[in-house]
Amino acid sequence: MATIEDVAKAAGVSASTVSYVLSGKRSISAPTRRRVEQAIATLGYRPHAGARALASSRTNVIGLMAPLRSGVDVSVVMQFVTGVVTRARDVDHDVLLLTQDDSGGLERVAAGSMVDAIVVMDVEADDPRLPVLRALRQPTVLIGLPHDPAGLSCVDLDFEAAGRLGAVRLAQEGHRQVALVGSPPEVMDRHTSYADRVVRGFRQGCDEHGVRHVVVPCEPTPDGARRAVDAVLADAPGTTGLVVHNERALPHVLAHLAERGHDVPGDAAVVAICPTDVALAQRLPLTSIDIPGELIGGVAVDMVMARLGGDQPAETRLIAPELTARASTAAREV
Amino acid sequence: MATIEDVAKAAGVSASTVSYVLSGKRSISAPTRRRVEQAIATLGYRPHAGARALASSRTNVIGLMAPLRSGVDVSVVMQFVTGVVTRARDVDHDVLLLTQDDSGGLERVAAGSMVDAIVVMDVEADDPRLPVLRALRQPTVLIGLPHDPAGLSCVDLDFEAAGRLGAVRLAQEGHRQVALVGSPPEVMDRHTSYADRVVRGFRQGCDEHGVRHVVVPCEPTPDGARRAVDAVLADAPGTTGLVVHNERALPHVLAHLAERGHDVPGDAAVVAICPTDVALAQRLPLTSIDIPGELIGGVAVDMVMARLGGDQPAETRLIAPELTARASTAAREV
DNA sequence: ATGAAAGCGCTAACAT
DNA sequence: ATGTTAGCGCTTTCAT
Repeated sequence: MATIEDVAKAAGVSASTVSYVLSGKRSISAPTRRRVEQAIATLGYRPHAGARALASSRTNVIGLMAPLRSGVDVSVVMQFVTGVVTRARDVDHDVLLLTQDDSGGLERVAAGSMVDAIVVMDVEADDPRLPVLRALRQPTVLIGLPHDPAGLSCVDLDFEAAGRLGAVRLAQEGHRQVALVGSPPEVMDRHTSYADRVVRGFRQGCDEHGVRHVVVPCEPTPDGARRAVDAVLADAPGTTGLVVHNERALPHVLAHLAERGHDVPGDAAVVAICPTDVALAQRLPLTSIDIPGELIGGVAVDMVMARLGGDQPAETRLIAPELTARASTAAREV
Repeated sequence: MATIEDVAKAAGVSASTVSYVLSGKRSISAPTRRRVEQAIATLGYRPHAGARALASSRTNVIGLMAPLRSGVDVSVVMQFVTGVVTRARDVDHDVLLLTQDDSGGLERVAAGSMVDAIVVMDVEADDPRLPVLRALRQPTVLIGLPHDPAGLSCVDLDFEAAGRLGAVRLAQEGHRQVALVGSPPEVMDRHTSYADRVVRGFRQGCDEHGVRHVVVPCEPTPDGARRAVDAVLADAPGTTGLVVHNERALPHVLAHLAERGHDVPGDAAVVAICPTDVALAQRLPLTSIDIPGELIGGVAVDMVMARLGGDQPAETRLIAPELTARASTAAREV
């Protein structure tokens, strides 16, 4: 492998000049720059990442903790991951992937100076990783919103507003009894940030509009969906509207409604909180509130880079939800 | 951050002794080892990854190029990724995530010495990355099987055998006219390694058993599945058995069969080639040939690590497919 | 506008 | 069994 010294020699300059050509941190005369670039090209020179990190304390790598816990939909996770990786490349960074949800991994990559910054997904209300993250010298962004985000930057869809929006929409369309078919029980039990927030927003929206409601968690399986739908119909027989926040259960919920003879949207309106492509891949195109994973992943990178640059304070950004009406809802005749 | 020098001082030894305690590359007396470990613990010392990489030419990072592109089922991809990351951690490595459309990514991380080894997923028959990979000094393992794997190690499910196995099973159960509902058209068109091989094996299996057959690609949408099923039933009305190799289309294929009044397995038997959890998450548990993604990902890491150690030659490993009979097939009455 | 030189923190000969 | 020392390949003062 060619080193910076080889390049310098070939271009008839010093190593530091090559370094400055590469970094742009000082002005270089046009002819010099040209010779250096020429030399770099012909030698196929690439700076050694480790040497660079050692000398500059910058790795140009972002750590991404994407735990693949049970109950979370991997395809949704991947949209966030894609957003992070894509935006990271835009700002000349690579991504180191951590999938274990232990704080050991965080400390290893952070204290070992493997990464410049860290993005953490799948945050819980009282996430045990928070104290660890607060202690790191690398800036951190959470995708999600814990109880106490003090000192940490956060970004996410405003899931509370999304839950409320779903409820309010159903209320406005004339439904008086609705249900939230939510995340799998284990996700709820962990108090995964987004699950908690959707429930809270949904309840508030219903209460504000005097709409009766029930909330049921839902296993992402055919049987789980059957049980959830049956539970709703048993506990609250007058239910005519559903907010479903569970990508994998969605097809089964729809299938079971059909099986029980409930027409959508005639007998039961459905508002899905899910990525748009999921809403469009169902048996009928669903009215939905998009989860813009790629966007959010990209914003997470922007935020973390901003904090890397200056000494910006931590900040929380919640993306406003947007509802797109499709074939699974319709104004109710009175 | 504490350095190795700090630790050495605290333990009353030289830096190299600390290094050797950490690496185990020479024997250390029990008392010395204890003092060093004590110092490491109290100082919270972590070796600087860059410094280590610079001095040792080892990063303890594996590069993983994973597809985040259209047509591939991300949940299947994630199983492979999980296998890679999990096994990598077992052998004390981290994973740097590269995406397919990051064309220069391989050269960047390889020439920049960011990774010790590379695992590449979603390989095409004539993958344009092959020449690049052959030129790298880091060992590489492909998950998939290109036309000409010369010089590169490969590991994958034996998809050709899987395609054949599906066909043969249907033949043995008495079907005389069968169909393969395959990968999405764009995956076929790219000649993605696994798609090609399934088709080839399926055809061979049918031919060997004198079974008539058709092959249709299938968009992973409700409409796509409808079109695929309709095409099969139009072109080959006597079709009674289906091999489906398309995770996302699977539920829609089953739904459309039901809609057209075809009972499974009575009127149409279905053998799915997909991860077992996908086969079990359908409306009825499917007879399936498992795609053991985690296993294969782990094996990929083992292979690449083996090549890192010694100077093993490149090798190709194909995992034999196994069919598990469930509710979607049944011996045919004659 | 460019060069010289001092590290960055570690590993691995080479000593003893 | 342990210490000494020469780099690994960069970045970045400090000079000029």
